[in-house]
Amino acid sequence: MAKTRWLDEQEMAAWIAFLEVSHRVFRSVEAQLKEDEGLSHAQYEILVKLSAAGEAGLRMTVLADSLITPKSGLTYQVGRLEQSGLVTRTACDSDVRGVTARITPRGLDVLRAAAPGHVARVREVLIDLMDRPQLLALADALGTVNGRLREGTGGTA
Amino acid sequence: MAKTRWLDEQEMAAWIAFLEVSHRVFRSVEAQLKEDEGLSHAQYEILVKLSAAGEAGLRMTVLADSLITPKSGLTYQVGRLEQSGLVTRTACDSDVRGVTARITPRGLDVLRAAAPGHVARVREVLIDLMDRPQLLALADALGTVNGRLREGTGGTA
DNA sequence: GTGTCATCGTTCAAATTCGAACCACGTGTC
DNA sequence: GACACGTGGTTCGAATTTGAACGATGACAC
Repeated sequence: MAKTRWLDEQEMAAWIAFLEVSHRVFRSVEAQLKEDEGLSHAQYEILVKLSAAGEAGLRMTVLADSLITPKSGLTYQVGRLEQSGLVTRTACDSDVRGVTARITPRGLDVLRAAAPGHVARVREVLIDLMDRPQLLALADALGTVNGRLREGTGGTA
Repeated sequence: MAKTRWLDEQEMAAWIAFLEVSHRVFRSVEAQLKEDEGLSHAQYEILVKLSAAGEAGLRMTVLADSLITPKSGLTYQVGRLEQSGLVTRTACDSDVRGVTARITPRGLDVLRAAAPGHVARVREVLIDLMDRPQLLALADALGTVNGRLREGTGGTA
């Protein structure tokens, strides 16, 4: 292994800030959803993706990839949402192995009810704490990072 | 509740990017530490904080606050590290209830051994994916957010 | 068609996470 | 000192998370 390139002061500042903000934001968002709506953030994200997918629904693998979560965890959470009647699971037409998840009308209701409180919290702990230039800069920087991470999917290992 | 202020396109872009990057980065960092060093990121962070605290060590509560993690989880992880001989726990002098955690020489060794691989991964999935202006902008924006979150500790709820 | 290999989603066991309840102890008041 | 009240850490149980193993297909070559 080559000699370690340690983080300089600015890089360290970026990493630390990223770490701390992430912890704070997710803890806060998680708490809000749980207390007010009885949903975990993971479940909320699933509902959002399925809502965006509409009637067609989404294959489990596609959903897992787009949520950047292990498949086994997704199986668990979707099962949970299915029990609650917010989501359905049906065999895929084109591939017997495949399973398509769809949001139910009740799932849509729950999502619509949860959205305002969730958005408000996201504003409180992140969005509204920056001015517009900072917001744009953040979106730009993380957008770049995200794009490169997508390219090299798995290339990181 | 006032009418919901939904996120506009730019705000949404920032939030989505933040979400996705966070998931990818933490998953990758977690995997690297686990595979290469047998440590969770939580444990690594504890060792870093204790290492910075030196001989004096840190009180559990202080540590929990600085790691932005629930106390019960910290108790668990510190217990785990103590079993592995990387950390010690001793009663606090000034307060019998208090517990001071300290890193052991072996803990320092483990940390020093783990650091290069960890830093390399952090570079791969975040730091090195931005140019310098983006890095600075990220540090600025998240630094601002972090400062405001610290002020209003708990004020979010 | 038959064999081989990747893919799909689930299942499994083990580890971790969380908040709430809890006990022991400081802190301040009278 | 006795009291009420806040704090420090741990314990507890329930829910969740993870990668690895698994069974059942697809896909593709021969």
